[in-house]
Amino acid sequence: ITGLKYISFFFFPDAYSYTPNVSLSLPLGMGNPCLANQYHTLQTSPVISVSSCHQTGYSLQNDNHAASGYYLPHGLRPNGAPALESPRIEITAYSQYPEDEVEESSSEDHIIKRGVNSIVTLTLPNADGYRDPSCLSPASSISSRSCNSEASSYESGFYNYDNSPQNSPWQSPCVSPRGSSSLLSCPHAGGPAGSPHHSPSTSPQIGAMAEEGWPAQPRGSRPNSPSCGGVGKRKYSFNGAPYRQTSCSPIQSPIPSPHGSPRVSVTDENWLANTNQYTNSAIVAAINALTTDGVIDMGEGIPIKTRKTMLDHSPSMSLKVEPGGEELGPDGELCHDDYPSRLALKKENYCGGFLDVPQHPYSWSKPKPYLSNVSCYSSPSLPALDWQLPSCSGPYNLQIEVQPKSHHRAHYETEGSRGAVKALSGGHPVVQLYGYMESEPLTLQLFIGTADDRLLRPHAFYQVHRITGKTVSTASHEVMQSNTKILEIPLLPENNMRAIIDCAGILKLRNSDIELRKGETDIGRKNTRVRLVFRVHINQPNGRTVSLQTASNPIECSQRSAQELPLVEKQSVESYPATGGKMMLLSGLNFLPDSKVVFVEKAQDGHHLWETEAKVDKDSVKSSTLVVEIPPYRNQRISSPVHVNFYVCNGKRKRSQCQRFTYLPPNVPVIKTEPSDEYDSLVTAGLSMHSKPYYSQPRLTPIMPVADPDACLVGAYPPCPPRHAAIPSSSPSSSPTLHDLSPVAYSKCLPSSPTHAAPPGSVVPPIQETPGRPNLAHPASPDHNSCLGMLHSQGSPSHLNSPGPHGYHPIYANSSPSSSPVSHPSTPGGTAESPFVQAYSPSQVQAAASSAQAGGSPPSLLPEDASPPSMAITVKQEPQELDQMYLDDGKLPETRCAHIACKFPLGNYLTKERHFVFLDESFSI
DNA sequence: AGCCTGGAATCAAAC
DNA sequence: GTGTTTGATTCCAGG
Repeated sequence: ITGLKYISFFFFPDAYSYTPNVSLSLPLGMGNPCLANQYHTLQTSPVISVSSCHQTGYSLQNDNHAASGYYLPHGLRPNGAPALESPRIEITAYSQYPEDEVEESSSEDHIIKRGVNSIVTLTLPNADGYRDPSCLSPASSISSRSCNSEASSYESGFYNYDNSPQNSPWQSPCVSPRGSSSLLSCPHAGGPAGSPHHSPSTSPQIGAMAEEGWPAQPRGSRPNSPSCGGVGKRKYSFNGAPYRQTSCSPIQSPIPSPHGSPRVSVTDENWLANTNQYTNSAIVAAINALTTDGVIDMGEGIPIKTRKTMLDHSPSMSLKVEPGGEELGPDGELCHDDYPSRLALKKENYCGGFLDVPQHPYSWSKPKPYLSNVSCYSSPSLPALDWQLPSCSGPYNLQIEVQPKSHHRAHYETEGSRGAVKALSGGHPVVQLYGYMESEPLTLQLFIGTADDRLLRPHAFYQVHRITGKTVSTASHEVMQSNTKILEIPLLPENNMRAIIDCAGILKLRNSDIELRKGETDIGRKNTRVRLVFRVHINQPNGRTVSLQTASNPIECSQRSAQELPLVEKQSVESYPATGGKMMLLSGLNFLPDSKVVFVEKAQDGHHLWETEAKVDKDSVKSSTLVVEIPPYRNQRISSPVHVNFYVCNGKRKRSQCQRFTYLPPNVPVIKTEPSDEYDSLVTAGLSMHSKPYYSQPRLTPIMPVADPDACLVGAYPPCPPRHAAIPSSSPSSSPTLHDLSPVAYSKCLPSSPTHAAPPGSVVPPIQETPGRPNLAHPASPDHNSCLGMLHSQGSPSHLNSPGPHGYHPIYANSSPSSSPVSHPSTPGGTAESPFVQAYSPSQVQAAASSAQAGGSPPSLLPEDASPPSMAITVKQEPQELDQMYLDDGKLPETRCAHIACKFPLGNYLTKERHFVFLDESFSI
């Protein structure tokens, strides 16, 4: 979207979802604090205008009322606007850009035209896999930049939207509405982090792409890495159609130019500096959010990393049988014989679904013949892999019962398998779908996702690897979707819809191969953390499909990193009075006698406000534990909680990700014994606003003072408690962001994934923030793994998730004990994972919350909740009316926030949704 | 024989 | 511009 001055999105909700038409205009780039902060600034300051009639994200929501609101951006709640038939996006090119670079025009025509062009020129076959079979180089990754430049999926999406209404339901609504309150814009704008979205300005234009993009380059004959494509330009091909890179090398220059914004790996050091570069991504993200549907466009567009999933939608999706065939199998592969019959059916369904999708006139990938005969899947398409889906919806709740270990050495293609990902306990990760009472088996999909601060998306440098053998008890088979390999595992009713993931290994692709892909902007260096992403698609009687997704805690896949970097999995104290002095026990890995613990506080702009080295009890240092004395805060007279970070440092570049710590006003009692107490205390602390919100960012038009992010923290109980008796031991990590975060929807589904706190660019140390904090209450909890989640790459703090398209920004809040409301002793299963929290981070809000886990489910305060979970938490529960009352009264003074926080049960209040609602309401005043 | 691993040598990019 | 360090990849070897 290079050079966009205005981007107008018109969403037309599908018939099922009713959404009001909202419009909002927001300047992108520095001008928009939200965007700038969260997404890194754009060089230019384009304005995105979105008129949306929102809608919807992924289908599921359509079925239930609550759902309808699910994808709506906060603030954009349905106001009665009539639903439109189809989405329409309008993009206005920014005049300031050179014409040649401005692909988009203000009018739809242009867009369409462009789309057409890309389509025309980009005739791509389906992506075979992550790399060209004949050439190891990654088969295209679509990267963010591509969105702009090469007929990115985004663009395609726009285009398609206009043309394919039917797809709309899938799209994410998060677009910011034009004209509407600016407040909303932030969140929306922020979005997607999905991958690639960086530069709106990316350079390579579509036109260029058309011309150069798909040259018939001979495939590389071999998988040797980088060389395959020749100098500088590596080709990647989909189905054997390699194309060269356009003038802009995929690896963009780090310079934040509007023209291409490469994803630069971000390290602690450089994160801030690069912040601006990513702003574009915000735009892209926004677009991305809008283009969820993608069925068609994906197929048509150029393989963009962001749109890898595009193939998903495309009829061309191919199921791969295994072993290995990197190539898309011929038709026959679609349904394997060896796959369980039930599964086979499922497969067919999928196929059917694809078939059901009207072919886009321009689609470049044509349905394979064999597909034509299959029909079963009612859903028109499945959500792209980079879409953010909830972990629960209605009665369904997809949870990771047993989290994978925080380290798993991935294997290269040149090596043999390094086995399946294991659980901390020595077993294997376990995933279970709760609330599904049908007798028909389902298919659980697994792919390797990112663990950085941006939105969850398929990881370009890692692929799931199917493990077979006598030690593997779980059936599985591979399917290629776009460039992402997906492992499909049966979820059988007889197994209580529970699957033991002992068949999934992780394959590392050479960085050089991937980075040379056209459009790939991510860099592989130090981008070694991944998450296992699980999805399940449940067909509903009405023909709709509910898609759920949950992601594991981060997994460090680098041999070296795993051996050398200190990892803080748990901390015994989450918050303490500013006086400090208390000893805090850190548990984790790779601690050394000379390890240092550094507390740091950064301002919103990233500069250091305070940094001090804490005293480490060297005598007690062990490889897995470290005792440190909490240093006194620089200001002993703080009136509200102050969030800082600390990290363990084993050397210059060997530092752990940042852990959160909260200094409380001296007079604030520290409660930690009971969950409820902790909760209150935490909440209180969190709610109080501080002058310097950790993660918060200014809003465009703040009506109220920026609340402390913490104030907005949302607690996190699993939104959807397991219907089954079993309580997940692990924290659910669901994708951080949902397509649509309507309060309602959220209330129902709390994201469980660890998230991080701040948006990149935000005050929070760019460094890594620990996603999931260890919950002391649950020592065994795997949560800590989340710490690994941070990636340095991409300029964003590691594991921080970038704000969702809607501006939601998940935050890792886990477990800090103190803060922790998180810790829930009551949680059964010692592995409670993590509480994590998602907060709305539209820019200003910080979030910090911890989540709860739990075992129980929080009481559902929202009326919408069709199925209120039973509350097993020991948090004091207030009348639900209270919740509503506050939300409705439109007043949201900080004090009130604090009050509410104290009153409400963690599970309910400390949820992303809640938080969101608050903001929404308050800002609406 | 092949799969898993753990280690470590070798390369190459960053510093 | 060069030496050092760090991270990525490839090899080896043993279970």
